[in-house]
Amino acid sequence: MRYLVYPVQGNDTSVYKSVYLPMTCTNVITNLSRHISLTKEECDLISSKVRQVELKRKKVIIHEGQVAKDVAFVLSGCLRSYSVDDNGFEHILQFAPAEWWITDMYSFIAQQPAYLTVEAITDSEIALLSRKDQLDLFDQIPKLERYFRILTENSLVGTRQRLIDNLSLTAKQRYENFCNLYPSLINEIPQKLIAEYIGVTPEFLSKMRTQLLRSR
Amino acid sequence: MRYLVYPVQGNDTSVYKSVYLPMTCTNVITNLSRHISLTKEECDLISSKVRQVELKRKKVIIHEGQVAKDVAFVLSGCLRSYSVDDNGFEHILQFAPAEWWITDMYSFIAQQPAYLTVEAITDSEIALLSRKDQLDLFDQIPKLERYFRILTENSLVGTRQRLIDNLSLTAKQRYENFCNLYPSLINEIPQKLIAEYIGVTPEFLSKMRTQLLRSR
DNA sequence: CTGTTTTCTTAATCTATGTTATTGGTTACT
DNA sequence: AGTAACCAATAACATAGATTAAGAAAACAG
Repeated sequence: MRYLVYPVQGNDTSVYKSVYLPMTCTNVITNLSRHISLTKEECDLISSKVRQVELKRKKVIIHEGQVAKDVAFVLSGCLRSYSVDDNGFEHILQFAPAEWWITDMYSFIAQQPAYLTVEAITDSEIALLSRKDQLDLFDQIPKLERYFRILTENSLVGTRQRLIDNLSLTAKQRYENFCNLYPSLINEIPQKLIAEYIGVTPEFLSKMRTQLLRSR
Repeated sequence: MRYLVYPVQGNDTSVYKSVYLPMTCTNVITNLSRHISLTKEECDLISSKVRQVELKRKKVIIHEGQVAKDVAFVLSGCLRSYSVDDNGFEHILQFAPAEWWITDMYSFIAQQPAYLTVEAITDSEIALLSRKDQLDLFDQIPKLERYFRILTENSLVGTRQRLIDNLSLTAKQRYENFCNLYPSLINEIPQKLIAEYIGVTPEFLSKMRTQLLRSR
């Protein structure tokens, strides 16, 4: 399975929760505990640094051109990161359903202006951790650094793999990749956004889908 | 200038040196000194860890599937990193003319099996630094860590920008981008490789080039 | 609940890029 | 030097995917 490049993001175990259902929020600690063992004190310390926030649909948390102060963990709902090209077209780099992390990784790490915008696709609840608090936590809980280091490495590999895929795969294959990586999103977000992610027009995605349906 | 994303790699100052000319090798220390100030002792320490190697054309230094032990600094000649897709087509991720660094960044950092192959395009001279020696140097010369951290961040941004470019630009624009990023390579490496980099067939690149020539 | 906006589908047409094949020119091998 | 292997150019033809347009369905806001 070439596409499970985000092991610590729990995309294999999580089930997308529609915003129309009552939300049962996983919190950051529960997710972290699945990957590293934490004492009660460490959990409390992390909790004290994390700010829980409710986000309305279309609300932006990372703005292009500004430094990304925070990395966000999605408790419920779904966010996306994208860049806008010179013709005004948006290109989606990543989706983040429940239990995924999202930010402009470069901006967050280097504390340089972001190239990306990060925005809620649906009403969502997220947990925010600032770069400063993150670095403080690394000092006090060294094993956390490993967790985030792997997260960053996966982000690097994921981006690189998508570049290679865009150079070598057809639109249909890229759509299948999307379905494997984000199974929970297929029927939950506008197709328009899926088209933006795989790099085709919404019209062409619609055509592909009817072809895929008929061939079954 | 959106494309100068490798500031510490000196691509703006370096001139590609043909392998047919006598080689005047810049060494690693000279390059590092341009970005951070080093004492005599620190220079000697770094020199003691760096192994200078001559590479014949087509010689591979990082093998897909094996852990990338080293990061390479190109003294003369040119290398490339690429991945091979399921149909046997090669896709070039990066070129490294003189004064650029190259490796499978993910494999090198995470010490996991590489997805990429790194190979000499022309007879080259390179300087190799192992991951272990690099980490030792970080302990003894902390400012080196900053230098390599920025290198890694630029690799992240560069890959991401290429992904966005492949989603939003035409082949002609991507060729122009290549020319800006690697001006020294345009007439020095086979066009076939340039085509692989920008993601078109060699035939189509040839067609584009005659169009560009006629339009001037 | 209703009018407005957004999204999805379908179809006709168009275009950028791929494919295949041929030719001639370089470079490498012995 | 001679042959093999590779590389660039060109052209005719093929196709994946874009564009445009229009109507239907869904989602949203007041």
